[in-house]
Amino acid sequence: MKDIENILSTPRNQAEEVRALQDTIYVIGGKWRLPIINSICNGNKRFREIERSIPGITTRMLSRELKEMELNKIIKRTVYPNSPVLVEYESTEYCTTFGDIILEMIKWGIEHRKMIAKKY
Amino acid sequence: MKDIENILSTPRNQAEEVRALQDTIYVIGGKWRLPIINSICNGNKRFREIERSIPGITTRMLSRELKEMELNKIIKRTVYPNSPVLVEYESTEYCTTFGDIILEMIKWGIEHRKMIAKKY
DNA sequence: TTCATTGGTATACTCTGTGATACTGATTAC
DNA sequence: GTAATCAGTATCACAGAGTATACCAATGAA
Repeated sequence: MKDIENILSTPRNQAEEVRALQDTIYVIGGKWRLPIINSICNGNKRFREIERSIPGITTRMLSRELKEMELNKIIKRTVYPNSPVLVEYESTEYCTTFGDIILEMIKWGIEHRKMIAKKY
Repeated sequence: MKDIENILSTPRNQAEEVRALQDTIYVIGGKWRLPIINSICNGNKRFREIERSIPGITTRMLSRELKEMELNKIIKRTVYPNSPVLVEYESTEYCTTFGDIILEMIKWGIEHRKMIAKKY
């Protein structure tokens, strides 16, 4: 039972919204992308440094995600061929576009924890 | 090689941020939570209505997620025992706290699509 | 009469994201 | 001489997220 307004205006925007939402989820999906982006944006450059900054992540997952994010130009990887080799990860402009999402998610997480703490 | 500032100030906030971020990811993880929340917040109340509003979702996934989200008080489920039975899903206050996150993700998705479109 | 709709459940399957553990070769610290 | 650090790679294995398909009983529409 859809009326005309419904058909002409609302659904179109809704459809676009879901699509956009699903696109975003696809790009930043998984447990690790956003924490890694956040870590690098916070100035962590070295592999082990990033690893230590994210509780629970394994070497393997970090390695995999970094590789894919480099391919997708989300981050930049630079090798300085000293010995021992020095590797640095940096955020790109593209990377910074996730800033607002991450910020909102951090805000939510902090509020959520406060709520839980208050309850018990 | 950590200096004193590093140990005393920055890492503490960073640690809280990652934790908050990871908490949030845990709660809204997966492909379907946010699209479902968004759909319900947009006024979709009936099961099939929600199902149709989210491209790609299956009956089973929707059913599972709705059940769990009801347990977690993210949504409210009401049964009107007419015949045939009528079921309605509604957002709760808790549900609306995800609003800003969803908004930012929609914004990102739309921008992203524009970028891609421009490129090719 | 037949079909579609509603709100799901049942069953069986895939698959991949994630985890655990171990290892590398070079270098520096103790 | 031993341990630790660096930046990863290699294997193996698993749970559970997600997919596909069919089905139910009741109702209303064509």
